[in-house]
Amino acid sequence: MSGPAHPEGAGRREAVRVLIVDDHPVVRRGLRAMVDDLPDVEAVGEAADGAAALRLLDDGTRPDVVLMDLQMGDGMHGVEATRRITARPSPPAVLILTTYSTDADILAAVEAGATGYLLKDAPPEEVAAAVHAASRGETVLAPPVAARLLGRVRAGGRPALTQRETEILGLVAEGLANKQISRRLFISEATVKTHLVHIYGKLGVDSRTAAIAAGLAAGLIRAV
Amino acid sequence: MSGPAHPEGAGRREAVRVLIVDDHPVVRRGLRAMVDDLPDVEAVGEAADGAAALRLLDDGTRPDVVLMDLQMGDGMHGVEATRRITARPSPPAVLILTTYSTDADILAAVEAGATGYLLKDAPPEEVAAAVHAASRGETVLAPPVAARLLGRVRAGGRPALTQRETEILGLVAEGLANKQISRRLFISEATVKTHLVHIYGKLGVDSRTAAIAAGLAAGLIRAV
DNA sequence: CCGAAAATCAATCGAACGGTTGAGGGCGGC
DNA sequence: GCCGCCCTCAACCGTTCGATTGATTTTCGG
Repeated sequence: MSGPAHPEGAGRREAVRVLIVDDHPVVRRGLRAMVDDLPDVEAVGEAADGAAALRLLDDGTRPDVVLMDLQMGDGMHGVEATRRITARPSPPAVLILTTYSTDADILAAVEAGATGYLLKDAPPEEVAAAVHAASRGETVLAPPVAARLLGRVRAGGRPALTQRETEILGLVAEGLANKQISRRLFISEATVKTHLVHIYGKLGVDSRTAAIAAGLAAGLIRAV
Repeated sequence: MSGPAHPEGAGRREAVRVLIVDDHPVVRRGLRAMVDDLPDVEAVGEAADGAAALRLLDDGTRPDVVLMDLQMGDGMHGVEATRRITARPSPPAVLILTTYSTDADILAAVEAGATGYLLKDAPPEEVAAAVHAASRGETVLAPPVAARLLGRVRAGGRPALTQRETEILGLVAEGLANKQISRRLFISEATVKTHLVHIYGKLGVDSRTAAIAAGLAAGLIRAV
C-alpha cells in the first residue's frame, strides 16, 4: 500500500505510465494529449470501457496510474471497474475523472479503492499534479470534491443514506411501487415501507416523489 | 444562407476555421487535437463558455464552424449561446456536441439555430465529417439523434405532452402533491388528476413515480 | 460484552393517489 | 358550422402510500 510497484527496479527515474479509460473518443484524445505534454509521463494505452481496461491489464499492460471515467454509457460502470482493478495483485493507482460529482459517486468510488477524484473541468496543471501524486501513492481530491466530502463529514454525514436505503430510493426513482420493490429485493413490502420512512426522515420530505427530487438534488441517486 | 462567408476571397481552398466552446479543458484539448489532425481544418480559438465565445466573435474571430457543448456548468447555457451566435450577421455554423441527447435538448438546440447535433461518444471520423459538412452549410445529425427525431416525427409526435401536461409533470417531479400543484397553478385538484391520467396514458405508465422516470428518460423534463 | 445501528417483518389506520365516467367551454382546422 | 383537441371540474371507489408501534437478528465498535 506504499504506491504502485516498479517491477523493473528503480535504476533511474522512469516515466509514469498512464492508462486512459473513457468511453468518449474526444475525452480520450484530450487526456492523451495532456498526458503526452507532460515530462516524465507517458500514456501506455486507452480503453473505451472497464472491460477493455481489464483486458489490457490481463494482457500485460502495467500502468502506474489509471485515469478512469466514472459514467460510461454501456459496459461496465467506473465504480465496478475500479473495484476489480484495485482487487488485482499490485494494482495501479486509480484516479477517477468525472464530469460532475454527486455525493453517491464520490463515496462509492472511494470505497471501491480509488486513489483520487478529479473533475473534468479541472485545469491541465491540476490533472498533471494529480497524476504525479497518484503515482506516488498519495490521495488527491479536486478542491470542490474535497470540500464536499469535508462538509459532509463535518455535518455529521446526516443525509447519508445506508446502502439499502440508497438502493431502495433508486428503485423508487425508477417508478417502482413498494410491492414491486419488495419482489425485486426479495424482502417484504413492510420492510420497504420501513426503509422509506427512514429515507423520508433523513431527507426531510414526506412523499416518495419529493424523496426522488431531494435524492437527485443531493446526488444520492442519478437520473439515468 | 449558402454557407459561411469567406472574407479573404477564394483564391485557393483555405482551411475550415473552427472555434471550440466547452467548459472542460480536457474536452477542449481533445477537440483541438482532433481538429488539428485533419487536413484543411484549423482551430482558431477556444472558449470555456458561451459568453467567452461571443467575446471572441466580437473581437474579430471569424470561424466557419463553432463546436459547442450544450451543458456548461456555470455561465451561459449552450442553447442560449447558440441562439445569440446565429442571431449575428453572417453567422458561423453551430455544431452542438453533447454527452447525451434528451429530446428536449435536441429540439431546443435546433430551434436555436444549430446546424447539427453530435454526441461526444462519436468516433473521430464522424466529428471530422460533421465539421466539413457543417462548413458547407449542410445539416448533420449523429445517427442516434437522427433516429430519435425520426421516430418522434413518424410516431406523430405522440409522446409529446401538451404544454400544460409538461408543466404538471415538472411539478410532480419536484415532489409536489396534487393539492399543492392545484394551488400552484390555480386550478382544482380534479383537473390535476385529469392531466395526470392523460400523462400516464401517453407515457405508458400508471403511477406518478413511474411518470417521473419515464419523463426523465424521454427528456420531457430535466433533472435539475 | 453490551449498546447502537442496520435490516428484517407485522399490523393498523387515515390520507393520498389512481382509474373511471361524465360534462362544459374555448379554439383551430376542414 | 362541426369535429377534435385542450383545459377545466366533479363524484365515486378501490388501492397504494405514509405514519406509528413494536419486535427480531446481525453486525460493528467501544
